[in-house]
Amino acid sequence: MAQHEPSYWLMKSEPDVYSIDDLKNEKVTLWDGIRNYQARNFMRSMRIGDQAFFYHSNCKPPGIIGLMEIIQTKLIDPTQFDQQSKYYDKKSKKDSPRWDCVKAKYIGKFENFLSLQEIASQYTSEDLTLVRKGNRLSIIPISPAIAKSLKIKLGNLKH
DNA sequence: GCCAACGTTGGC
DNA sequence: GCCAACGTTGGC
Repeated sequence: MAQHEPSYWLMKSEPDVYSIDDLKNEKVTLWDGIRNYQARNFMRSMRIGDQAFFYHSNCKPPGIIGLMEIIQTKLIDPTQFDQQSKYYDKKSKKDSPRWDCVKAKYIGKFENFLSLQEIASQYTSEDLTLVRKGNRLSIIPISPAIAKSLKIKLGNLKH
Protein backbone atom coordinates (compact mmCIF):
# COMPACT_ATOMS: atom_id res chain seq x y z
CA MET A 1 0.00 0.00 0.00
CA ALA A 2 1.48 3.34 -1.03
CA GLN A 3 1.72 6.03 1.61
CA HIS A 4 -0.48 9.09 1.20
CA GLU A 5 1.23 12.28 0.26
CA PRO A 6 0.89 14.60 3.23
CA SER A 7 -1.70 17.33 3.11
CA TYR A 8 -0.74 20.84 4.15
CA TRP A 9 -2.41 23.25 6.53
CA LEU A 10 -1.87 26.63 8.08
CA MET A 11 -2.61 26.97 11.78
CA LYS A 12 -2.81 30.33 13.49
CA SER A 13 -1.75 31.11 17.01
CA GLU A 14 -1.28 34.37 18.83
CA PRO A 15 2.35 34.42 19.98
CA ASP A 16 1.32 36.07 23.27
CA VAL A 17 -0.81 33.00 23.94
CA TYR A 18 1.24 30.23 22.33
CA SER A 19 4.26 30.92 20.13
CA ILE A 20 6.54 28.84 17.94
CA ASP A 21 9.15 29.06 20.71
CA ASP A 22 6.65 27.60 23.18
CA LEU A 23 6.21 24.69 20.78
CA LYS A 24 9.97 24.42 20.30
CA ASN A 25 10.38 24.06 24.07
CA GLU A 26 7.50 21.64 24.49
CA LYS A 27 8.30 19.66 21.30
CA VAL A 28 4.66 18.53 21.08
CA THR A 29 1.35 20.25 21.75
CA LEU A 30 -2.36 19.52 21.79
CA TRP A 31 -4.00 22.01 19.42
CA ASP A 32 -7.03 22.59 21.62
CA GLY A 33 -9.47 25.45 22.05
CA ILE A 34 -10.78 25.45 18.48
CA ARG A 35 -14.40 26.63 18.71
CA ASN A 36 -15.30 27.19 15.10
CA TYR A 37 -17.04 24.40 13.22
CA GLN A 38 -15.26 24.98 9.92
CA ALA A 39 -11.86 24.94 11.59
CA ARG A 40 -12.87 21.86 13.58
CA ASN A 41 -13.95 20.09 10.41
CA PHE A 42 -10.61 20.85 8.79
CA MET A 43 -8.89 19.34 11.84
CA ARG A 44 -11.08 16.27 11.49
CA SER A 45 -9.81 15.74 7.97
CA MET A 46 -6.16 15.88 9.03
CA ARG A 47 -4.10 12.71 8.83
CA ILE A 48 -1.01 11.65 10.71
CA GLY A 49 2.02 12.92 8.79
CA ASP A 50 0.33 16.05 7.47
CA GLN A 51 2.35 19.22 7.79
CA ALA A 52 1.13 22.54 9.12
CA PHE A 53 2.63 25.98 8.74
CA PHE A 54 2.74 27.76 12.09
CA TYR A 55 1.32 31.27 11.67
CA HIS A 56 1.70 34.03 14.24
CA SER A 57 -1.52 36.05 14.29
CA ASN A 58 -2.66 39.23 15.98
CA CYS A 59 0.91 40.52 16.33
CA LYS A 60 3.29 42.80 14.48
CA PRO A 61 3.94 41.61 11.91
CA PRO A 62 1.70 38.56 11.43
CA GLY A 63 3.10 35.78 9.24
CA ILE A 64 4.42 32.26 8.78
CA ILE A 65 7.27 31.38 11.09
CA GLY A 66 7.62 27.60 11.35
CA LEU A 67 6.49 24.11 10.51
CA MET A 68 4.76 21.32 12.46
CA GLU A 69 3.80 17.76 11.78
CA ILE A 70 0.49 16.22 12.80
CA ILE A 71 1.25 13.17 14.93
CA GLN A 72 -2.19 12.27 16.35
CA THR A 73 -5.70 13.00 15.13
CA LYS A 74 -9.32 12.80 16.30
CA LEU A 75 -8.51 13.48 19.95
CA ILE A 76 -11.17 14.82 22.31
CA ASP A 77 -10.46 18.42 23.28
CA PRO A 78 -10.26 18.23 27.09
CA THR A 79 -10.83 21.97 27.57
CA GLN A 80 -14.51 21.67 26.61
CA PHE A 81 -15.20 19.82 29.89
CA ASP A 82 -12.95 21.99 32.06
CA GLN A 83 -15.06 24.57 33.87
CA GLN A 84 -11.92 26.54 34.64
CA SER A 85 -11.02 26.84 30.98
CA LYS A 86 -12.04 29.76 28.80
CA TYR A 87 -12.92 27.09 26.24
CA TYR A 88 -15.41 25.32 28.54
CA ASP A 89 -18.58 24.41 26.63
CA LYS A 90 -21.52 23.57 28.86
CA LYS A 91 -23.47 22.24 25.90
CA SER A 92 -20.91 19.57 25.06
CA LYS A 93 -21.73 16.08 26.35
CA LYS A 94 -19.17 13.58 27.57
CA ASP A 95 -20.79 10.85 25.50
CA SER A 96 -20.79 12.98 22.35
CA PRO A 97 -18.05 15.59 22.57
CA ARG A 98 -18.57 18.52 20.28
CA TRP A 99 -14.93 19.61 19.94
CA ASP A 100 -11.84 17.67 19.10
CA CYS A 101 -8.25 18.42 18.36
CA VAL A 102 -4.98 17.08 17.03
CA LYS A 103 -1.49 16.66 18.43
CA ALA A 104 1.30 18.42 16.56
CA LYS A 105 5.07 18.17 16.84
CA TYR A 106 7.65 20.87 16.26
CA ILE A 107 9.66 20.47 13.09
CA GLY A 108 11.44 23.81 12.94
CA LYS A 109 11.50 27.52 12.35
CA PHE A 110 12.10 28.76 8.85
CA GLU A 111 15.21 30.65 7.86
CA ASN A 112 12.97 33.43 6.51
CA PHE A 113 9.88 34.85 8.20
CA LEU A 114 7.14 35.40 5.61
CA SER A 115 4.85 38.23 6.62
CA LEU A 116 1.18 38.38 5.71
CA GLN A 117 1.99 41.49 3.70
CA GLU A 118 4.52 39.59 1.59
CA ILE A 119 2.16 36.65 1.23
CA ALA A 120 -0.70 38.93 0.17
CA SER A 121 1.49 40.58 -2.46
CA GLN A 122 2.44 37.25 -4.01
CA TYR A 123 -0.72 35.13 -3.80
CA THR A 124 -4.36 35.66 -4.66
CA SER A 125 -7.18 34.76 -2.31
CA GLU A 126 -7.92 31.87 -4.67
CA ASP A 127 -4.41 30.49 -4.16
CA LEU A 128 -4.63 30.93 -0.44
CA THR A 129 -7.76 31.92 1.49
CA LEU A 130 -5.47 33.28 4.21
CA VAL A 131 -5.09 36.47 2.20
CA ARG A 132 -8.83 36.99 1.76
CA LYS A 133 -9.81 40.19 3.45
CA GLY A 134 -11.37 39.63 6.83
CA ASN A 135 -10.36 35.98 7.00
CA ARG A 136 -10.94 34.75 10.53
CA LEU A 137 -10.45 31.03 10.12
CA SER A 138 -7.72 29.76 12.41
CA ILE A 139 -7.07 26.60 10.38
CA ILE A 140 -6.68 26.80 6.62
CA PRO A 141 -5.97 24.10 4.03
CA ILE A 142 -3.04 24.72 1.68
CA SER A 143 -2.73 23.05 -1.71
CA PRO A 144 0.46 21.04 -2.35
CA ALA A 145 1.56 23.46 -5.07
CA ILE A 146 1.14 26.50 -2.82
CA ALA A 147 2.83 24.67 0.07
CA LYS A 148 5.81 23.93 -2.18
CA SER A 149 6.02 27.54 -3.32
CA LEU A 150 5.76 28.83 0.26
CA LYS A 151 8.53 26.50 1.39
CA ILE A 152 10.85 27.83 -1.32
CA LYS A 153 10.30 31.39 -0.06
CA LEU A 154 10.62 30.35 3.58
CA GLY A 155 13.98 28.65 3.05
CA ASN A 156 15.64 26.02 5.19
CA LEU A 157 14.32 24.85 8.51
CA LYS A 158 16.28 25.61 11.65
CA HIS A 159 15.69 22.93 14.23
C1' DG B 1 -9.30 52.03 18.60
C1' DC B 2 -11.61 50.99 14.33
C1' DC B 3 -13.76 48.04 11.36
C1' DA B 4 -14.59 44.09 7.98
C1' DA B 5 -16.30 39.70 7.84
C1' DC B 6 -18.45 36.43 9.55
C1' DG B 7 -20.66 33.10 13.31
C1' DT B 8 -24.07 32.73 17.00
C1' DT B 9 -28.18 33.70 19.52
C1' DG B 10 -32.80 34.45 20.34
C1' DG B 11 -37.31 36.66 19.45
C1' DC B 12 -41.02 36.11 16.55
C1' DG C 1 -37.10 30.00 8.92
C1' DC C 2 -35.98 34.95 9.13
C1' DC C 3 -33.30 38.48 10.71
C1' DA C 4 -31.49 41.92 13.96
C1' DA C 5 -28.35 42.31 17.57
C1' DC C 6 -24.34 40.93 19.40
C1' DG C 7 -19.72 38.68 19.81
C1' DT C 8 -15.19 37.30 17.92
C1' DT C 9 -11.05 37.35 15.05
C1' DG C 10 -7.48 39.72 13.55
C1' DG C 11 -5.48 43.22 10.31
C1' DC C 12 -4.43 47.91 10.23
